[in-house]
Amino acid sequence: MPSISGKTIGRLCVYRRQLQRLRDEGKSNVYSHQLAALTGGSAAQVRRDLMAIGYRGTPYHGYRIDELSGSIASFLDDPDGQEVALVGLGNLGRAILAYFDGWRPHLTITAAFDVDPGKVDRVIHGCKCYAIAKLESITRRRKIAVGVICVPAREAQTVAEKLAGGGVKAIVNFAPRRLHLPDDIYVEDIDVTTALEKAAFFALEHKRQPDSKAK
Amino acid sequence: MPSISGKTIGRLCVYRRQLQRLRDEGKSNVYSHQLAALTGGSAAQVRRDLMAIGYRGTPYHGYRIDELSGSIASFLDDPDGQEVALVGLGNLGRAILAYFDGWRPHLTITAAFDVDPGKVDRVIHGCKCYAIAKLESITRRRKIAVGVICVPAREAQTVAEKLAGGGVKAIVNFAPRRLHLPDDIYVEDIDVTTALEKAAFFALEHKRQPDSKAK
DNA sequence: ATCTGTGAACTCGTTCACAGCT
DNA sequence: AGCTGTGAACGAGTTCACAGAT
Repeated sequence: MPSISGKTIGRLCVYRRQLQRLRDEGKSNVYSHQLAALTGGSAAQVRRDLMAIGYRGTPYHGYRIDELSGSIASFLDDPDGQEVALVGLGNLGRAILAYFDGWRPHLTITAAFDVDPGKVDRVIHGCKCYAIAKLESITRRRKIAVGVICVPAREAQTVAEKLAGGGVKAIVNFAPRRLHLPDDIYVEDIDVTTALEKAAFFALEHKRQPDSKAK
Repeated sequence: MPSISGKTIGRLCVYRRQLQRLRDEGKSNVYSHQLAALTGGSAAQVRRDLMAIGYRGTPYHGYRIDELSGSIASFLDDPDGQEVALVGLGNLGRAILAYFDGWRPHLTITAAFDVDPGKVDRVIHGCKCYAIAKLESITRRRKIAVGVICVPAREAQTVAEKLAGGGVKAIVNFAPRRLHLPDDIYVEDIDVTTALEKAAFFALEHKRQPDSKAK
């Protein structure tokens, strides 16, 4: 296990989701090229990624879906389960909460935080909401290691520091700001605005030169 | 302009946002290393990216913020403005709608679509909602080239095909499914689930080996 | 015949390092 | 002195292509 790349981790998550789907369809084994088609990669890529976690398929029969799922799970998941803290219950924060409500048991948003006194102490989409002042103490006491930031850009840095102060080790950041944190803390940025602007740019390219078959 | 990479496009969007912020603070020029610190890249990277769009700074004084903003804008934006169609008005779709309501004039979500008759023909977060049956005809008539997919995974492929059928050239896809489309259509995936699982994995790594200063 | 595992080649993106400008 | 512009070196990640397995 010579330190696997973040890109591979991301793809493993995607593979796993597709595997569960295949299993629901009653399939029991799968070839690398099938998994590739399902996830938008190449067959060689899939094989390399699976090699990285040490799971070996069998020639001619490919990979056993249940075994592979299990291998990925034991590689990615904490057997004790993991709790997640979400900060910022605006439209986006509540949508995320609803999205993950009743999610897999091993990864659950179990604490939400907001400044709005109208939200504090209520239960929203199955998740108890606390005052932001309690962020550090609660994450620390419950050993929460994963945080999600859904606050406005202005407050993102402050919140990030509080999360770090509470012992959180990885953050999903929806705010359009680069977070400045100790570099042993992992940050995954989700920048919706940039995604939309990028898409708009490529649509515009199309209009500018109506030829071209390139992607 | 030998076809600029998608990564550079993404960073240009980020630079622009930071430039606007600097301008609001009354600054008039900026150095590559400052922009780098603000956006989490390296100074050399910033210079390369700006080189790509042909804007040239001046040694010792760096880049003029207003000029550079203008250069990026004329590179990225359609002077006629661009309309965006959003499909799927669940929690996430509505949150996105709210998020972009009153956004920059040149890039606006002007049509939303859902199957739910209770939402059709209403105005939600400043955006008129139509039945999905009208998706193709409306996008085609209004020459909408950018779409956002916020429907459940099961329906994502069908919706994507309808968007493509209506002449949409670029799609932001929030559904956890790989879309299968003609490859002249640009797809930007935003996979919230994978992002959270990735973060959880890196938090877990931390717990597994409490040493290590690597990012 | 058709798959996997993997060294080797390659591609793309990033960083280095330095010439040139002010 | 302190910046930008850029050829050149570098590196991570991806694909090629084929040996080995069934």
